[in-house]
Amino acid sequence: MNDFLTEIEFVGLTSRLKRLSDALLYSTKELYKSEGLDIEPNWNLIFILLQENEAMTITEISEKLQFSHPAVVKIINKMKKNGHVETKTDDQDKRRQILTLTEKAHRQLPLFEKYWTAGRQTVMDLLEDSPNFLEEFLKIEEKVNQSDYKERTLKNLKNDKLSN
Amino acid sequence: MNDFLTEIEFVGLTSRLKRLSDALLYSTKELYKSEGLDIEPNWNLIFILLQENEAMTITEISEKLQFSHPAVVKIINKMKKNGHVETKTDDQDKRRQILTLTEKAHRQLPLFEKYWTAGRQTVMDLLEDSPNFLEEFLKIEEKVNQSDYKERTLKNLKNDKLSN
DNA sequence: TATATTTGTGTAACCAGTTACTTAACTAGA
DNA sequence: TCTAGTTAAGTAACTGGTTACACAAATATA
Repeated sequence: MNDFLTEIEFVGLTSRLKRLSDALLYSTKELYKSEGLDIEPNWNLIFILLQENEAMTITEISEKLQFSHPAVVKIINKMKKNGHVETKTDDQDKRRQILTLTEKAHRQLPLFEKYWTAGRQTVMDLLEDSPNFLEEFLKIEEKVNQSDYKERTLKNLKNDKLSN
Repeated sequence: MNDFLTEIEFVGLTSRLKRLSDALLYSTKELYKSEGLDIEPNWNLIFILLQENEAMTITEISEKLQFSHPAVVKIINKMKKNGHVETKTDDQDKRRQILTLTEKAHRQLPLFEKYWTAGRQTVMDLLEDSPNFLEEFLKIEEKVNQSDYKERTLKNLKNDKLSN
């Protein structure tokens, strides 16, 4: 290996996370495009949620995914435009938009599932030689949730100062 | 833990990578902003490279970081605007822009280093309970470099078909 | 019951990357 | 030596996220 970001160890890790996640994202988009599938990365998450729950709101989905709500709005708008999701205003609470999968979505699901299953297999293959990865990645997420990068770094900074 | 992306295991991993890398990125930006530091995430990488090598070009940096060259152009333009990097055209090859750190950059470096060192410590803290993480993450990167997500998934798709 | 607060959604502006294209300068080959 | 191909840098348009703000509807409170 001769990768600078790897060489600088801890300093390069955040950029490597971004680099890998981008690589996976763009490769997924290319896959869908080359296969003529009219879907995008992350739509599988919405499909799974709306199959499990039948009907959900923007806020419910954004809480489930731990994405900001504007992110979910954007995804849903695209899916609506593509005819995979439809919305109706809640009768009880007119602020809430009830999201459901369309008939077209249900019809195309079996095809999409084939690609998503193969993609899931790809992730399993990638993790094959990394048996502790999922577990250890989760630990990092939990730590960041408990106290984020900024907080931790400010604390480290203060400790450095004290020990001088 | 009660995170949907974690619950769906392999399917949620790419989104979790993006989510974590975004969280670190935005937290880093906030840190710099709240501390009144006029720098941005990733600039430390350029600082390190230009200290090691004195003078480099856009292409050399993008190869080192394994970023696309437009990404590096953008970073460098900001650093030039901020007075941390200056460019001059190479005498031998007038296409090449020779990048160097400015006097201002060298002057501010000791201050920046304090924050970067504390940030490096933060990453070490985050990895504390994940002793295999760096090693196993590298394996994943290598696999993706060797054959990307699209290629692997298409292959899995074909194999699925054959075994039916 | 009127008013203050909270909640759900939408929009704007931004961010750090990407790919695709352009242009100028260098290099190699007939 | 001219011409064709390659390389370095820059630009445009896009992507999937973010924060900050706006507004209407629901809820809680005085």
